Amino acid sequence: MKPVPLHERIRAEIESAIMAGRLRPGDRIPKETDLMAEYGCARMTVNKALSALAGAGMLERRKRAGSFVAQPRTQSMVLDVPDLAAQIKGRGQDYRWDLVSRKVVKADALGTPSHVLSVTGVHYADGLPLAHEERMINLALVPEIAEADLTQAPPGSWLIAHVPWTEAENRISATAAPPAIARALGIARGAPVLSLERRTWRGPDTVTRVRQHFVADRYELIARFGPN
Amino acid sequence: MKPVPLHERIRAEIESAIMAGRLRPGDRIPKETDLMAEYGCARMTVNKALSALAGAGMLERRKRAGSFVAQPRTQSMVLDVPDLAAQIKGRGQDYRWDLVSRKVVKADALGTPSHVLSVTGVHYADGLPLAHEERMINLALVPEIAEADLTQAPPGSWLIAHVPWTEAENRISATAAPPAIARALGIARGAPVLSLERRTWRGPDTVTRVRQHFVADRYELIARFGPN
DNA sequence: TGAGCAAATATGTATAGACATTAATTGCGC
DNA sequence: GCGCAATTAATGTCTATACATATTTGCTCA
Repeated sequence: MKPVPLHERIRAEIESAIMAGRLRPGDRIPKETDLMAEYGCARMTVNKALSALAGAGMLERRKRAGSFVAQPRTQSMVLDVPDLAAQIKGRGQDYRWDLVSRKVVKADALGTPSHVLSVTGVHYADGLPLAHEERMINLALVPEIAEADLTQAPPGSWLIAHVPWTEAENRISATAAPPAIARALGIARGAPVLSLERRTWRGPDTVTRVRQHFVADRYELIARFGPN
Repeated sequence: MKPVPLHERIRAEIESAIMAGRLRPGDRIPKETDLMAEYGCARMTVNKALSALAGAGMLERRKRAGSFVAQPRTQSMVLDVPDLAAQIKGRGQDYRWDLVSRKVVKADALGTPSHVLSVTGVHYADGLPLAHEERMINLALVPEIAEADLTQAPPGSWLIAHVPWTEAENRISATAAPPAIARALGIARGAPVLSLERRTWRGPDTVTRVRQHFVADRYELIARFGPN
């Protein structure tokens, strides 16, 4: 068997009481000294369990007042924006990346002259075009990518493994495929595509900006909330 | 001023080193006893900082081996799935809900006979159709909604305020508008729409399941990661 | 009545030490 | 050399205690 640490057991029992609705938002949970007596352990052990729950946003703790089940989670879901190559391979499909163009352009965004690597290509799953990608990469922040071989693997896979970022924004929309992209994906002009535009920053600087257009019926994004 | 706790300071310093790229994925960070000496504190204090980082997925810790900066596996973003009515009003636009149909149907999902409230309607922003919605609500779990007036406010707004859930899944895709929905939204048949299908559960039971179709160029979903 | 202050209380932070667990490393025997 | 067992170095858990800090409660006095 596996010995579950006590603090983990305490955490799990309270968490499941909240999940099952036995404890409702706003409810007060027993104070540390009570739980300490209930489980026959030291206060630090209970504290570790409750701190973890507070850190995960499930409890709100106020000195002198007690610990309460946290209020309305602003319906926020977790969207795993994956590395396409890894995701497709993970599904057991055959993945291929086709580099269409790669060039260095000079950009003068914000008055700071800098070089940008511009990459365009197509992602294939099981031989069928899945997504068209246009990406700009800030060479000032990521000079090493100039050396990377982008004919074999897409820049996203390289970036995810090599470059940290502090902030990211994704805009998800549906659009009618523009002619050039429709042609690259082998679909009708004006057919619906799922568009994902992502920008990532490190501090104040943009690291990369990518626009992906997915063939509508071959891809969906999934966002979840809850145990998993 | 506010005195920042020591464990928090340690956590922040390591976190920012990772964010700034001074520590890269796979790098080993000093062992607890070293940090303990560096900061002149007890090991539990260092441990608390490192445990928090591990809990947040920024470190991976292995006994006997040490603590390492985690490989960014999938980039998880936070998608705020909004209550449409609140979101549109929040943008200063005029919101209107048009109930198209409302009926109780008998469903025998999983062999458990139960009643389901089926609701269809259209969301308008500033007088223009924004989204078509079809929703099923489990009356066994949410009997009170049978009394609610769904001609004035959409069921989503009522549910968000009255019903807790433990788990939710959103599937986001682009589709060509089916004729009936195209007509309701006043767009061309086959025009692209952004489709959002959401199911929410309480424990093992489905609370509600909704399919929303957004007019492509009037709506986008935004998912973020980072300070904000 | 009400304003302000003091006490009580629950959580927050930190320590020093003990023992458990895990896995990399070393070294022994063959 | 090779395989396996013993060692050892790292994190994981837990205790008992101490003092800090925030906030509610209630008391006192104008």
